[in-house]
Amino acid sequence: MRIGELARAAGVKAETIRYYEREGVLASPPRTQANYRDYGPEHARRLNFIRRARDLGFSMTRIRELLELADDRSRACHAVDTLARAHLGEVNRKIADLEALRRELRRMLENCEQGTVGTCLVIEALAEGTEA
Amino acid sequence: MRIGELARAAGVKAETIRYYEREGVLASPPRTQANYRDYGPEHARRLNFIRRARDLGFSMTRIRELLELADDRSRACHAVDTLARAHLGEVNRKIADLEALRRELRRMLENCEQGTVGTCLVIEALAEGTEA
DNA sequence: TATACACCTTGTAGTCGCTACAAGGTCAAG
DNA sequence: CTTGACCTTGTAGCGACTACAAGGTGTATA
Repeated sequence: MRIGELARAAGVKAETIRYYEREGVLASPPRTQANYRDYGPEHARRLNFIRRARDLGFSMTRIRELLELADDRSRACHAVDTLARAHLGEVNRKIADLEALRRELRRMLENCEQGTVGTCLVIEALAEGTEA
Repeated sequence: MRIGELARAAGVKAETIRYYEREGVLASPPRTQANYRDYGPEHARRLNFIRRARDLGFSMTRIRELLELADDRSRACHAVDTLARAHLGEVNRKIADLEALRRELRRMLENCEQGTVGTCLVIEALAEGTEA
């Protein structure tokens, strides 16, 4: 299986696959006579894992850790759970931040909706330090 | 007022201020004899505006637009409102994405909480394509 | 006066996770 | 024999900073 085919199968670009190889999260496959990368099903599985973790927002660093744990079948589960839980915490924080931000944006916009011309209240809200 | 003082006042690093100047969102201040940047209160106000907009998640490009509108006191309000509203839309989308992601992470972790050893269900959830 | 130290200057490179592009090699079909 | 799709490598760009190097300035103290 060549890189383009694998890319289509996984829904990523060929460049991304090469990037994962450079980054050391995807093993270098054997090469054909023409020096083309030649992937097998285990590469596809690995790439799938990486993509799913990325889609869930795990960083490359975290994914490296997850892969290490995943490869050590014996004593993985607890450590994996810890990583995933830490990540969930980060996601929760991000959501909370964005919700606070949304409240503020809405407050700003409510004021502006009253049709005030001339001096724009949104601009003023930005200029003054209305405490984030 | 020198760059360090302004930085402390605004809660950013001096490098960030120089970056804003390079990017053209903060005007180049006059220089002292020693070639130090010499800021006045209007710079502080401008920097405040930028920081507040950044904290609200506006991109530098958006901020450039906001500043242009803010500087044209006459016909700003409607355009500003539109920008802010578009931004609110983006924030809403981000929150929805993160919430979907959180649901998935939680589902993964619930399975793992049952104390399964050996074959970790979190790893399996990542390996299989449990439909994001 | 010397010197130590905090502060300033410029320019360059690194961060993250790709993405884009250039310049060239390979292979099958028409 | 040429076209076109695919592959190769290497390098540079994105956004919003951040870090660092190498050097100049200003002030307080020994």
